[in-house]
Amino acid sequence: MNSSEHYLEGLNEQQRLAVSHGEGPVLILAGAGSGKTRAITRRIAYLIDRRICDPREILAVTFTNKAANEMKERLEQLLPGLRHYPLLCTFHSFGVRVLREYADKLGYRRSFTICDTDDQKRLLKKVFKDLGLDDEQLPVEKCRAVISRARNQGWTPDTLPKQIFSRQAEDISTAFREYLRQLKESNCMDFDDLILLPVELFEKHPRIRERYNQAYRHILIDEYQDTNAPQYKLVWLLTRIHQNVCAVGDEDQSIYGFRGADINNILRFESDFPGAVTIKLEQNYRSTQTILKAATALVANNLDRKDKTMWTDGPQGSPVMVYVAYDARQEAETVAHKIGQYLRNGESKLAVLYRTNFQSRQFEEALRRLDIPYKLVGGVSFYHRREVRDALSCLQFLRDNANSTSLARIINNPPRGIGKTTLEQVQSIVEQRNVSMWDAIRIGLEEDLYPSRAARALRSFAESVGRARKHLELPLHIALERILKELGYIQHLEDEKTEDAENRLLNINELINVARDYEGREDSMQEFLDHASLRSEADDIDDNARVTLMTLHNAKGLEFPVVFMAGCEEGLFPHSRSIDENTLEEERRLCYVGMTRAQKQLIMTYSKTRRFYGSDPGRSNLPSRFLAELPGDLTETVLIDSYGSVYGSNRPSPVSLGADSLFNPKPRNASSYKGKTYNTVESITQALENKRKSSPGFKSGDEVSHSKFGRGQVLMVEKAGDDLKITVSFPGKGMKKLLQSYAKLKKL
DNA sequence: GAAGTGTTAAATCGC
DNA sequence: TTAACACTTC
Repeated sequence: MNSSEHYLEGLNEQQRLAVSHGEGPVLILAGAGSGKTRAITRRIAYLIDRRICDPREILAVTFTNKAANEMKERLEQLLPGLRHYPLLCTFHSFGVRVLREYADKLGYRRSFTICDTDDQKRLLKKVFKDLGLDDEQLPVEKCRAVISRARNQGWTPDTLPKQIFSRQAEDISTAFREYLRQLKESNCMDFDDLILLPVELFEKHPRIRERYNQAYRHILIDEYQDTNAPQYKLVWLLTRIHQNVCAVGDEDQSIYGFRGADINNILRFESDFPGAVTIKLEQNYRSTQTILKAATALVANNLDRKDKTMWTDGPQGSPVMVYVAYDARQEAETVAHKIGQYLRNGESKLAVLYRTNFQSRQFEEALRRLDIPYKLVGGVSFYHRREVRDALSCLQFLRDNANSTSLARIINNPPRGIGKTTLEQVQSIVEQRNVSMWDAIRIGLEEDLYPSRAARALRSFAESVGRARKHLELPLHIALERILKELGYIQHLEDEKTEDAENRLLNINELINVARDYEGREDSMQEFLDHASLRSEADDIDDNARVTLMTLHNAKGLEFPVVFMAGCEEGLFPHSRSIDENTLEEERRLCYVGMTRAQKQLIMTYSKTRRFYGSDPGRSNLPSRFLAELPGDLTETVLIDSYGSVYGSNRPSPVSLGADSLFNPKPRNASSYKGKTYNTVESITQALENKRKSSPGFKSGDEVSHSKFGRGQVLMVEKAGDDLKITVSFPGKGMKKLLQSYAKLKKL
């Protein structure tokens, strides 16, 4: 092969060491912007080019499939004409790969379906129903999170109650057990299974483990700081006959603790893999000195970290800007306006980063008003849309009839006369005979167990399924289209003739287009479905977009000349739940990650008030403590001019340093009444008058009785548009807001 | 059983 | 604010 070793070109001494280290465990502690992904890619090139191993003996685990694809492209450039490639994928994809081969050893069929979080919730909801659990006392989402966390800790339904101290421990444990049972029964695996089951497989079947040990003689793991306990265990099992493991990570960038990532995996690498060589990459090639210093000063407030000093010999750069806006809308307007300026000045790439997805809307609207094209990452993604999931469920059910979850989703969608009563009858056969839902339908039809009308509907559906199944042999995209036609899904959408239905049809077409790309693969449908399930939001990142909107988490590993970090407010960032849960250090690392995405200019914004759920009065908040942790000489604070001055103008972004607007959350001349803001005394009088007029029947303090919730007490009566909103507290049921509910509400 | 209407809950981050 | 669900009516 070529001996020019150009994969060593342009590297500094430390990087060169990391790339050309031979066999044995290596830990590369690589700070932000130090070129760690570049180092790992070049190391792979080195291993191949020096014939230290065959390309096919290398397993490189990346954080997203997109990162894996990019790594493959880089390898193609570094080693042109390479005949074989390493296995480059995520932990989850690797798990699927193993399980598609060996699932039968664990009592699954190899055609198993991957359940995402939505599917999990749906299944858990059903479990609650079956067990008679009340989701008012135990929210399904909370239960799901607890179960997932428990599994990653290695707890079982039996040991769980001993581990957590909660009144609901028993209920959670029961739901946990039933959830696992039903999941496996429908031959489904959730995301946790994709890691836990390979671990179980390797532990129960040493021969299989050995096979993998021999097959992958070099293992490289990027973003090691974000691996969790089962993933660590998987790595451990994969390295039992050799210790050729190269972990690359940065403990300051560990931001996935909430899904079990354990920062200790990286902190104790050296003791886990004796003889490990540690190489630090401390030179930053990305950001200006100012940005790097500010970010470093921030993260230095964390106690739980290794000592690592990042430095750069890049330019000084301009100060970190801090914009203070009056409300979220103004914050977004200002950011959009600034983005417009940067674009006009020829800036190539900008990003707006925020803590939570719901913040994106304001920025979308503001950018649209200025006709600035942008790319949104995450949110309600294509693969989570209802019609796309319906279509995928059709495929999943047709290829595996035992998949009752998918069947339940499509059986009466489009409506085909199989309603609640009929489904209850099916369900009772499921329980009596202990068979799958599909079998229950067939058995019931054969033995004439259904009333004639239900039987007719079920038979027609079953026949339709039989015909649809024949299409499975066709090329994937044709199969998909014919199946959806056969099951009446497309016809149903066409009949609706609404704009919404048209959009859904377009999405179906788009899905068919995606399917076309999978044509000709060995098991194209399987790969297509796996792709849909394992796709990550970060995969949607479009490198060509000039303006990108995304969460801080999705920004991991990326860089932009100009970065806006929005919503730097106490309660939002750091998030209130993080403050409660004592995971403040992780929030600070997230802030560090966000700041170090910026190459030339970093702008952090903060809004003094913010609304939640639309109509609630804007809550005023304090600036994020992270802003206070930035060295004052590196930042410059800008207060946005009085409300309204930015709108519709092409003037440069307003800059005015009037302190009064900082701590006065209301526009001038405004007064407030019951948390609502009114601009004049007259409007308050009017509001009070309206209230008096419109609440003839009820006033606060009244004892009332509601047809559904029983006895209660009126807390507040207010006008909502033309209606009345009555807030009543019901003992044991909490507070209810009732709109137009007089008929159900009686004065006592 | 389906279509239409009313009510409520919701939103941290994500494979 | 919106989307899911629950309930009502035909």
